[in-house]
Amino acid sequence: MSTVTGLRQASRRAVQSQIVAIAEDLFVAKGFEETTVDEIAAAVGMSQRSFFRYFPSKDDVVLDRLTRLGDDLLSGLASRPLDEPEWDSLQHMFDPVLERFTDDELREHDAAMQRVIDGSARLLAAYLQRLDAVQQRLTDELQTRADSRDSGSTPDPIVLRAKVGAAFACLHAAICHVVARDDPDQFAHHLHHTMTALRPAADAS
Amino acid sequence: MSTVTGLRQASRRAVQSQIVAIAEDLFVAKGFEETTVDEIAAAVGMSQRSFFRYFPSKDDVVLDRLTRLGDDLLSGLASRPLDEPEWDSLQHMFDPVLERFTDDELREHDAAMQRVIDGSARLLAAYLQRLDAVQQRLTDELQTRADSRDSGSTPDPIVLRAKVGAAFACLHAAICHVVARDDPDQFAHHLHHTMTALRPAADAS
DNA sequence: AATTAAATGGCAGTGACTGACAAATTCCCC
DNA sequence: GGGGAATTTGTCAGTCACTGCCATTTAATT
Repeated sequence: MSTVTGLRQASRRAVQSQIVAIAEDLFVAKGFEETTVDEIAAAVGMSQRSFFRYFPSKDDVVLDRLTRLGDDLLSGLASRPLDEPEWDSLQHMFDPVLERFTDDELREHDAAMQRVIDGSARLLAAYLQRLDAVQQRLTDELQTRADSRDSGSTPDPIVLRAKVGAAFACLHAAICHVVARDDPDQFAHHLHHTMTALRPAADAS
Repeated sequence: MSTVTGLRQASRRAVQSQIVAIAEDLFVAKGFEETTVDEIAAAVGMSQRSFFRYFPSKDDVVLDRLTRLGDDLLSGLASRPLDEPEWDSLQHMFDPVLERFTDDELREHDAAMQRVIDGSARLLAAYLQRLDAVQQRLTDELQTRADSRDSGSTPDPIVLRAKVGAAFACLHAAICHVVARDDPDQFAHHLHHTMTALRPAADAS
């Protein structure tokens, strides 16, 4: 039974990937808002109703990858040593994402998607909300790590949340700059430089 | 003529305020998503079509106040001394907002609205996007200030954007905590504590 | 009172999204 | 390979946010 559902889920994911691939092309060509769900469904070869059985909304076609990003960041953060300053853990949490960017094709693709996101206020809003949700997950992980460290001082959960938010502010600033200037190979450098400049005095280097 | 348009704009603002007041009651009572524009329009005593002549979207009924918040923060930031460290300017930029919170009634009202925002994913997304736009305006102001200071070193625009984002991360974390714990009189203290903890080492205290 | 400008309402239409139901497809066991 | 169950799919109707268009009402000006 588990192999059956496994196969079904694999098939489902394959369809989802195909929808994403076709829809992204349409979004890049015509823009997000100007592409209707009917067009996407027709291009894929299914009814609009079936499209909504694979994605709960048009937004999710673009933003589902943020779920995977959140997973990657979470496992990256969890793998950092417990005695490391939090700011260093947050900084190195981004390392796997940066590695992904060494591939030119992937990098250009992500840049194009970011341009699609920036081109639609509605999509940008949903994007920021997903990032917010990821930040909350990471904050919980940071809290758990601090609790398991139990070195007397209990960290303020507000400060933890703000630190995660600050790290993402560095990420967001670097992304926006790189996408605006179309200069994606400097991304890792920009992010590192910004996170170094923003390191809280309380987090010893 | 200018007096005529002035009167008209005043009347328009009065109608907008009435719509906001009535709609907020409905949102608090039934939730944002569960309240239709038709209901709001009927409660105010106008057609749906006229509602959309006063607000471009249902979101704006709740989020228009962020425009004023942005203006206040911008003027607050602009009034800070040029030789002040940027983190201090950002921290004190929030002072007028905190003063507004000394009024119990206003504070409770804002907390209720924040709960409405948190209750709708769609509205939360739009809220975060508005905050993002405010941050961009503040970054531009910070850039202008740095340019007018022209003390040799040109600051990195990415770092400036990230600093503004970090300050808003402190604000956001404090707001979320206060709304979740229903403990709004500690807000100023939480914000100050968090911004102190997040102060970048590069910004001397 | 007549003219003109603005606000309003009604209506039809679009696009995202949902629930319900029936037809088609696939899966599984014999 | 066939029959029955589970799953997927398409169709249809409906809701809700939002827009353009046009006729009507309301208000301001002279």
